[in-house]
Amino acid sequence: MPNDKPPSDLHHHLGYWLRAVSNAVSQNFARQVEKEGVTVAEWVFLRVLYDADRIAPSMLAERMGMTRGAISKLAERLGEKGLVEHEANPTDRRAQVLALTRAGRALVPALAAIADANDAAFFKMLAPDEQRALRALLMKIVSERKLTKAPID
Amino acid sequence: MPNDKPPSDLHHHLGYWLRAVSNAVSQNFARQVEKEGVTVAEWVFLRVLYDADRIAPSMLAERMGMTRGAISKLAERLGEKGLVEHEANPTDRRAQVLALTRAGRALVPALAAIADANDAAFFKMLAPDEQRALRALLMKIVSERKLTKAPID
DNA sequence: TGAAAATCGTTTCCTAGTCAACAAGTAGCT
DNA sequence: AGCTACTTGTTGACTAGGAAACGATTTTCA
Repeated sequence: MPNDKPPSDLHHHLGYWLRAVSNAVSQNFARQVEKEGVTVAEWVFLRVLYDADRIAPSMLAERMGMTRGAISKLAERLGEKGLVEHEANPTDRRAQVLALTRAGRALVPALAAIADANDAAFFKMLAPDEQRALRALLMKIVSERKLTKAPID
Repeated sequence: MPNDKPPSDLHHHLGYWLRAVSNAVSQNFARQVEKEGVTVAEWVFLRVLYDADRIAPSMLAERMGMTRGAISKLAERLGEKGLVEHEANPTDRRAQVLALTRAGRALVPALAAIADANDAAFFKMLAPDEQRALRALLMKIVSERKLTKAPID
């Protein structure tokens, strides 16, 4: 016989398209929040902290799906920007407690508005029922795979 | 009035779930191809080159949605692994031509098989019609947004 | 033809993350 | 109590990629 069948094409994979769209939306969002002087990771950090009020870095790492090392550096950057502050944990002298500063807390709603606008603009070519369908499919994967990166209510 | 409405939740955004799932599938795939000694970007590089046969780095950069600088470094890494080779372009002495070595060409089908298996395994909780629906939604976004990262036939 | 502009690939510097080693501290066992 | 295990956050080494500057070319066009 002449040859094996050709290797499957890149864009036959769902993961390929997922990555393409995901990268595009993240890049888009990154450009938007950059105007407020924060990165996407920093936005997630601030938003989680906004709800948590006071939280240990290790817990935050788990919720964000990042390593403790990364959280440590993120927290330092946000500290320099005056958005986040460390406190010592009185009952466990290894531990730290992170909390938003007043400025950090004030910034979150503005960033949330940007996130809302970005999401709406990016997916506006999908009809409402298509958006619901996409969300349902993604969440089905998330729950099945137990991707418990962030609080899922 | 007491207070503004609370900022919208992270997971109210489609982009958030997209990123979560996309990261998970890419990480999964990265672990798989790591066994063959290549990264995800290297796989895409090799796969595009497999079809293109001979291609300029700048063209590859455009197709992969990466900068020329990144392609330059990728090509060097793959060269050291003996999978890719440079040639000078005889008609334009600035330009280069990239091509797979025999070993590089031989590796692609194995990587494609891994990609197939990974994709199938990752999305197996979705019924065939759900997979088609997801693909259709993603491609609708891609075509509407003109995300022409890779050849879309 | 010859000067200016554009293009090509590379390189340098920077950012953001992982991983693994680490010191400091706590918890568990006996 | 005291020794061992683990945990906590930080750090250093490393990786991958983007942005911009670069030298070497080629193209454009007056």
